[in-house]
Amino acid sequence: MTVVTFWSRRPAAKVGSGYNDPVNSALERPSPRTVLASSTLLGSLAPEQIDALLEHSRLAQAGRGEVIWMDGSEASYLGIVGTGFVKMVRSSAGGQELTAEIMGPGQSFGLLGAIEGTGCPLSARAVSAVWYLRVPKTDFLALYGGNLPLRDHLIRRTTLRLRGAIDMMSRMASGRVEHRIAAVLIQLAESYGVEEADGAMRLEVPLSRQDLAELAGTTVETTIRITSRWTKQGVLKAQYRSLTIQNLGRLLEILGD
Amino acid sequence: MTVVTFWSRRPAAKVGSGYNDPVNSALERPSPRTVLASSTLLGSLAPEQIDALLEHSRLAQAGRGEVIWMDGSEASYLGIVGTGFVKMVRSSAGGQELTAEIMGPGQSFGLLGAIEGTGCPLSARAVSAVWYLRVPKTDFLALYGGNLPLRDHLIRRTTLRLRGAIDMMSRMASGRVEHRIAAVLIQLAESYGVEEADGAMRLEVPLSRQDLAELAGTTVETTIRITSRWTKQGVLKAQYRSLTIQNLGRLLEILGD
DNA sequence: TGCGAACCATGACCGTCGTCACATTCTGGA
DNA sequence: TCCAGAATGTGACGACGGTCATGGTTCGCA
Repeated sequence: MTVVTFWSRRPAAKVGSGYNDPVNSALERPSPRTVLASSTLLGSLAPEQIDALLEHSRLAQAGRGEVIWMDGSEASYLGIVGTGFVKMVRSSAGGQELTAEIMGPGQSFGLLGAIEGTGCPLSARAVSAVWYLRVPKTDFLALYGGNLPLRDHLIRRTTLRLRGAIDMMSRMASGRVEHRIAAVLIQLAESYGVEEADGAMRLEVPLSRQDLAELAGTTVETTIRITSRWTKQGVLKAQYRSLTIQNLGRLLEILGD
Repeated sequence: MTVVTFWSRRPAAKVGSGYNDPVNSALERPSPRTVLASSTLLGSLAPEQIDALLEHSRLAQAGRGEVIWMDGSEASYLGIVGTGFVKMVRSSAGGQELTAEIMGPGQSFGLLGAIEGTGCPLSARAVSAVWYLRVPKTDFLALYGGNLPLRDHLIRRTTLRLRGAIDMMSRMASGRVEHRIAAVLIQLAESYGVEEADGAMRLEVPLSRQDLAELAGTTVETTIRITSRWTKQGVLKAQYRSLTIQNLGRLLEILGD
């Protein structure tokens, strides 16, 4: 699971529709079938069901920072990430943004909105350049109606998300920003950490300090202060839009106080 | 729904096992059948299913502050509130407590733990003197397995809870304690507000300032300061373990900033 | 290679709110 | 009726962290 939950205090970053031209993106376009097969939710369907879904599904792309859909709006499809990363954002009154989850390859987004008729409660925004598959709601619902295992999978998934949200909140319970950032980093490491040669954990999500701040519910400045301090202490290697955890144990200590 | 979500900063209040003798409680003991019939989750089952559930279900009571079960522990039953109120609490490292939900008459608690094998992620604690029905997990699961409408109901309920949790978090997004308390009060009013003769909204949950603080994720002192100020301004009538909202519009204004 | 924009970094200032300390009011039970 | 303990209230103080201001660094693109 990838429930990395919290809020932010800053006005929304400007929408990047095209400011990082996706056409020239270095990422290769995956095939729709590959994306669907890699999906944790739909990857294990029967071949004929996959074919049925693929018929109306279309691959799409988004550049870094680009909005895939706004919250409240009635998206007619759900998305499955092929390559890159998408963040699910809740913008509240006052222009603040709350990043609720970060979805990586193989993960699907927009499910809540798809199952109920209602619009998705979260906006989707690309963290990096993204290729994703648009699966029409109607096709998905047709499949979902008569598919008990899929239903059960979904119940489990939703309860896990709820549990994760509660869990994260409790870890965020301390008002200390330092704790919250530590909690976010640990969560990210669990989901997207890749072991380096020297034993460090690199996060394969290209997060800026601003992104991290939105996840931890604080400001860029404070986030920078803390990550810089940790870098000096050898806990973290904070580079340009990139984070590597060098001392996970220390982060856990900080959490426990 | 009753998702009133947040955290606290204070060590757990002392466990009140019996300090408010439940035997002498003014509340009358309801009949198990009444409780089950009033349940939003199970109230609409077929008569024979109700009978089956009642066979092994037992009524239980808890005094104000008493712990019904600890989180993590393997509860063998789920609870349905008959009279009184129960809060679902997550205690995190450092002795802080996070009140995630407040459940009133007709609402069930411990579902997440019942459906998956795992223990419930939240502790249950009585806010006031409570009568509740203990429905054995095994009986519930037997019913649940072959009951599609129940399953669907549960999916909807869980997605609603998730949605509510996200919603609450975004309303809490502002760091201002004042906003958080306003958000909590509004949420409580939606669920448990009763219209008074003079148009004010009395919360039928007997919450102390400490309880309110745990819901808003702050300290008693700050909570008292704010509620006192609001009382002077005529927004709120804050009495002993009792809250009445006199100017809901003003609270909404505070939320919107 | 150079330019502009985003990103990272650091310092100063100050409001909010947590902490401690103590006074006052309310309540339930003996 | 009285009393202990809980609940409410208020003040002082200081730290955490948000805000503003300013400058250095990295990246993408021409």
